[in-house]
Amino acid sequence: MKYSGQARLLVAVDCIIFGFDGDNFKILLIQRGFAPEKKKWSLMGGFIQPEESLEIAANRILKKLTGLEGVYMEQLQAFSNPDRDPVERTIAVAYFALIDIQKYQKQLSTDYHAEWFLLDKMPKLILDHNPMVEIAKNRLRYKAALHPLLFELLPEKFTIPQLQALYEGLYSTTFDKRNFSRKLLSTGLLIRQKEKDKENSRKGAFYFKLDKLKYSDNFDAFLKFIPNPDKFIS
Amino acid sequence: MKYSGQARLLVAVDCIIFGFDGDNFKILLIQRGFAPEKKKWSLMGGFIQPEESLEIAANRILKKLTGLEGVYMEQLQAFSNPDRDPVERTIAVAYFALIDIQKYQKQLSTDYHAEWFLLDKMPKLILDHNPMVEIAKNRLRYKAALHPLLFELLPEKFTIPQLQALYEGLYSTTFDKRNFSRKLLSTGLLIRQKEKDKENSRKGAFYFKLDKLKYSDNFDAFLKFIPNPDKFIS
DNA sequence: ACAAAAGTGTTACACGTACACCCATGG
DNA sequence: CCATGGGTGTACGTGTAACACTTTTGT
Repeated sequence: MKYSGQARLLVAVDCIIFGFDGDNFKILLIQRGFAPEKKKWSLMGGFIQPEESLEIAANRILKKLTGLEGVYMEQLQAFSNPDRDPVERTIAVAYFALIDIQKYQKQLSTDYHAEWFLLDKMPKLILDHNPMVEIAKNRLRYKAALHPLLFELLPEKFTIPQLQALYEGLYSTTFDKRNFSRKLLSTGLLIRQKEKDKENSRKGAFYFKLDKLKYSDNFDAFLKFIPNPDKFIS
Repeated sequence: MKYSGQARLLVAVDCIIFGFDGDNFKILLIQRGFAPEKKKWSLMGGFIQPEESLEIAANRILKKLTGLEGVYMEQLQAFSNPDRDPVERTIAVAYFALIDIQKYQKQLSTDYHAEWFLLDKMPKLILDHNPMVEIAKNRLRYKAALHPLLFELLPEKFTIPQLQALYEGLYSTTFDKRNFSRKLLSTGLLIRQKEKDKENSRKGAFYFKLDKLKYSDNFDAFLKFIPNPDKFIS
């Protein structure tokens, strides 16, 4: 049995892949190898298959591009302007993913001509992909102000100064390092390791690991993390 | 030109309609008049038409059921489990709307056998509509803790005790009325009127109106409104 | 010994919360 | 005159933000 007399549409999934390389916030884009808009920059996307959920399709697409599985991913929203794709009416559901760039497993610029771009130096993208990224950036700022989310972008061991650089990158601002580290340590989510990172300073900075158990417990108890979050969220 | 070799799917829009009648938080449901699941309670929904965006479809559906236009409405998320509709594979995009029940213009139980239910005394719904409502409730709690959103559920003129009842209904808790009114008035969003509501008490409670200009300016500057929001958000 | 980044402590202020009494009115 | 709900003020504790100096170590 089927529903009769109703239109059936293409449904695409587009992935907004955020990454952090230790210094900068970045986004992974591909260069389309086929018409229309060949050679133009784009989000990685694809059509949903008949037996897939959107989540599964998004993970399939992410894996195809990065080789990674088990990555933090969240549904952003559906984009449905009837004219958004000139070829054929398509509804796009956007997902955003957070990955540690060190873990990125494929070579850049091979299969899909993929490239990491600084978040604030992005090229023009096809279709409505630019507004998608803007909305995703905003959602990430919103959410990271309230939840301990950005750890997803860091390697297992990281230092407080790295973490601070990450937050400062996302919000394009600077934080007082004393207040920053006190607030973070007061969450009890970080476990100090014995080793130090000696790469980035002479004195060396202690590595920390995330207390995974407390992390999942406290995911929603992290509000008020960014001072004056309203300054940053639109 | 078309994309070839890709599956086309049905896309439905389902509306979660929240309302407040002055005392209680409610949700508007309909009783399906057709098979499958005839007579069972359901969200109001419909299929997207070829020339519509999802937003427009959601507004069309809302108007058909309530007679209302220009209502606060927000995309919740897409639901895409391949088995979610046994008749045919359908992706549903859920929207939630906030309306003042006094403004509801249609008669109950006519065209669609619609009925208002207390939010915590909802019947079992068809398909995956129950989890949709749960997710919507949660999103509303989250968002209302951070933004001055619940005014959408009130008439133009309202009293502080009404407003407090509304918040207490959503969070299933009670607030100290002194702290509540001080915090609200300190936002500067409320303009006190000269008249009082004499219906609900002998002394009468002053009516307030929303300062619409400041409201839109401050929509994102309302964080930290609920004490310990993390207690309420999951 | 010097440069460069890591790490730590104190103080002032704002905000949040708990709490108790008076006011206005209709019956 | 009294019961009912509306409205206000204060004191205390917590959390946030601003701020400067010492430590470590490689060169």
